[in-house]
Formats: sequence, C-alpha cells, structure tokens
Amino acid sequence: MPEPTVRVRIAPSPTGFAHLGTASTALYNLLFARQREGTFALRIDDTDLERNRPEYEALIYEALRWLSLDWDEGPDKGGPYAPYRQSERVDLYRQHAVRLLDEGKAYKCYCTQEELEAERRQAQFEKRPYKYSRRCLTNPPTDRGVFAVRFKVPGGSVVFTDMIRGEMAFDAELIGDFILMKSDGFPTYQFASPVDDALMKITHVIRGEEHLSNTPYQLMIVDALGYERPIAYAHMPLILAKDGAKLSKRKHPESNLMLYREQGYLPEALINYLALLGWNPGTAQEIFTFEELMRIFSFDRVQHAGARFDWEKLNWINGEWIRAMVDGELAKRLQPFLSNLDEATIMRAVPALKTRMTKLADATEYLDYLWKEPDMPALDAEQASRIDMAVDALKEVPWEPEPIEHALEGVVERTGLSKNKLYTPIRLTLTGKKVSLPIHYTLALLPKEIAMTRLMRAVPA
RNA sequence: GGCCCCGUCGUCUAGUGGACUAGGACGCAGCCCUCUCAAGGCUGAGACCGCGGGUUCGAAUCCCGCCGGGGCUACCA
Repeated sequence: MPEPTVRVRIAPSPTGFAHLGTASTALYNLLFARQREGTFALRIDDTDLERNRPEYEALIYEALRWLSLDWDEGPDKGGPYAPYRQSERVDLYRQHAVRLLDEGKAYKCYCTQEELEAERRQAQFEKRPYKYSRRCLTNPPTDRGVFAVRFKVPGGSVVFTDMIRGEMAFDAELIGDFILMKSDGFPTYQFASPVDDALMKITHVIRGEEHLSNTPYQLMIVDALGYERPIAYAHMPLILAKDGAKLSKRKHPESNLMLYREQGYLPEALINYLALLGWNPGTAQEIFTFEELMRIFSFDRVQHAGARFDWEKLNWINGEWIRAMVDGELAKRLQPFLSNLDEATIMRAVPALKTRMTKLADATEYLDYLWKEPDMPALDAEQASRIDMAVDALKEVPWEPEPIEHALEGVVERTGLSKNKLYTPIRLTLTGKKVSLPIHYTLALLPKEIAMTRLMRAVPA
C-alpha cells in the first residue's frame, strides 16, 4: 500500500489572544507538511460557547500570517473537507453521536453538575480513583429531559505510535465514561477532534504534550466509529514559563503572540527561536531560516521534556537577525516604529542603529531626540566652552557623518582634549541623554540648523 | 489521589557503556577595541549529570527504588 499524502492540521480555539504555543505547533506541523509535500490545514475548534469570540479567530489569522505560517485549507480558504469551523459542523457530530447511541456505544446521561461533583467528592473522600458511576447507563432517571451523551468506554488497552516517544500504551480500564455531546448540543473537544481528524483524513497529529493523555480517549472514539486511525502522533514538548508551569494566557503575558510584533521581534527570529525550543539540529548552528529548518527538522531530535521560555536567548537571536539584515529591508521594518521619521532619515540611521538593537522598538530610544526637543542639560563653564569650540568647527562642515567626525577630531587634536570630554556635552545638549548613537551620527541625523541651534543654546552669549 | 511524560551549568541543549579532566549557545565576569551605548575579539567562572541502591573491569548513558517538576484526570480546549 502506498503511503498516503501527508495531511496535518492545527486546531486552535478562539478563546483569547493568539497563543505562542499555537505558533510553535503550527511551525512543526508546517515543517513536517512541507518536507513531505503534504497539506497543512487550519481548523477552528470553537465548541466552547462560553468563551469563543469571532474577533479572537481573526487574531489567530493575523498572528499566523505575520509569522508566514500559511495554511493550505481553512475557514477562510475553504478546501475539500469544508467547513473548517467546528461550530459549523455540529450536525456532523450529532449524527455521529446518534450512531453511537443506536449502536449502544454511547448513552444519554441526565446527571446534573452537582450530582457529578458529589460523586467526585465521594470518591476523593474514599481515596479511590474517580470514574463515572454509570448510573445513567444502568438505572437512568425517567423524569428528566435534559441530557448529555456519554461514551461507553470499552476498556482494554490503547496502543499507538508517537513519533517522538515511540510506542505508547494506556490502560483504558482507568478511564471513566466521558461526555461526547454537552447538554447545550455542542460536542466536547474529546469528541469533535477525533471525528474531524478522521473525516478530514488527517494522517499525522502533531500537537502539544498536554494532549498525550487525551490520545487514548480519542482513539477509542475513532475505533468505535470504525474510522481509520491517524498513522502517527507527535506530542511536542510544552513551552514553559519562567516559573516552570505551562504558558497560560491568564498568568503569562509572554504567551501573547502580538506582543512580539509590537515590541519589534522579527517573525524570522521568533520562528528561529521557537524551532530551537524543544528541538535541536545536533550541530552548533543556532541561526536558521525556515527553508533550512524545513530541510533538517526531524522528530527524532525533538526533546521529551518541556522547555522554559527565555527572553535573553530570543533577544540574542533577534539581534542576530537584525544585524544580518540588509539596510534597506531593516529600514522598511523600522518604519512602523518610527512613524515620526521619513524613510530617508531612517535609512541614514540604520548603519549606526543596526548593532545597537535587540528589537525594533529599541530604535525609538535612540532616535526620539529627532522629534522631541530635549531638556537643556546643566553644564558647567568648561563644558559650555567646549561646545563653543565644536560649534566653530562645525559651522562650515558639510552635514554628513564623515566630515562631521573629521571636524570634531580636528578639535580634539588642536586642543588635546579627550574625545570623551568634548563629545559628552554635545551628546547631552543634543539628546538630553548619556547614551546615543556615535556622535557624528547623532549630529548628522538632525537637520544642521536644529543641531546648531541646540548647541548654541548651551553657550552663554 | 490515579494515570502519563520528564529530570545534564541560571536557561536552551550535546551526549545512546570507555575518546567526558561532561562539549556548545544565551546570560554573567574580566580584558581588548572605543566619544557613550552596542557590536566584535580574547579569557574566565558556572553541572559531583535530581538522590540512593544495584549491573559492569568501567555508567550521565542499563536496571530498581525514592524525590522533584509538568501534563491529563471537566457537560475547557
């Protein structure tokens, strides 16, 4: 039998901002799909009526597009297995639930949340592992109308292949009957996900490790339905926060993908960093383009343990990408962060700026003196006189970094002053800051009249 | 509580019985360069390989126990 064409998917839930873990999972899926010349689908798992919002779905698209993690099939693009939004596939889940009901593989459950909670507490009190009592299977109440559909777990053992961990085996005797259809008529994740994966002919399920223990639940459903199981699974190590817990939307703001765009991380750099979190090439190389990753990525070099997210390393990788970027491209990417400046000015700043940024937003701190008048620094008489000398030397100089630098060096030579003594008061007067780009750039980026005015302001008449 | 996954410098990791005096990267420290800040170059500190038992001539690497962390155990996904 020939290997079927690879089909993979990601299935994010629109329950808040786009999550870093979604990007990570999308990356691994895409890498695998592209290297096997397969298809990458985006499915929106919006079965939680309480928490889903259409605007959150838009956020997911925006974030993935920003990272160039493009999908072949999805709610916005369509595809042979449309619709790709679970809320539009509810009839399908209902039909499958009815079939399971008819075949005696599922049953209606009329228990209330309170009753179930009581069962659970009782089990805990008696220190025995909790499993649903099957009350509604053996002795269903006759006076109730609202019900959920519960799967009758067949028991036995569930075995499957994980591309990272090898053969996995779970004892299904330990799994209690679980809900397929909620009483609001919507499916649970445990039900909708395997049904869709089967219907959409997903061949490899690549997702976060949090789903490892969910896999036997889903496989039992696939089996009960008589569908073909995916060829293999891959459960990727979780991205952990500084505190060692799984990155959560509520507790960890760094899980918000849009944050990275706002701060000026390059999509290439984020991808690069994400790839290295949990996977390594086995060589000393640290900087990778997507195409390189596509060539060398493999699941057998994926880590088994969760990886802690580290800003420092991301910053370094981002800096590497910034420094490697050609000036014109960098200027273009800088534009949104420097909306007060025109393209030509940004372009002139780039050579000096390049080695000083870890992220694009850093440019503001270096350049805001160009549109903001700094406060007059407190200078002593000596400093004022040095500025006076600089003004003299600069008067007739063409306003470009090179000639400015030579003019100032001339002053240094003639007076025997140190560069530090001469440049510091200039820097202070021009920018109001102790740190700036090299002094000749700091001067040249400012229109000459403004620069001279600011300098002369510091010199007592 | 039960089940599952995992445990090498602060962090990401290399390592699959001898080449390990445990390697690299980020970060950190020092020096060089230098007008500030970076970048760059060089040097350095930093891991008794979670702990305890085995197996073996020999273990970070194999086995067992314990401890620790994470995940799942929802009418969340």
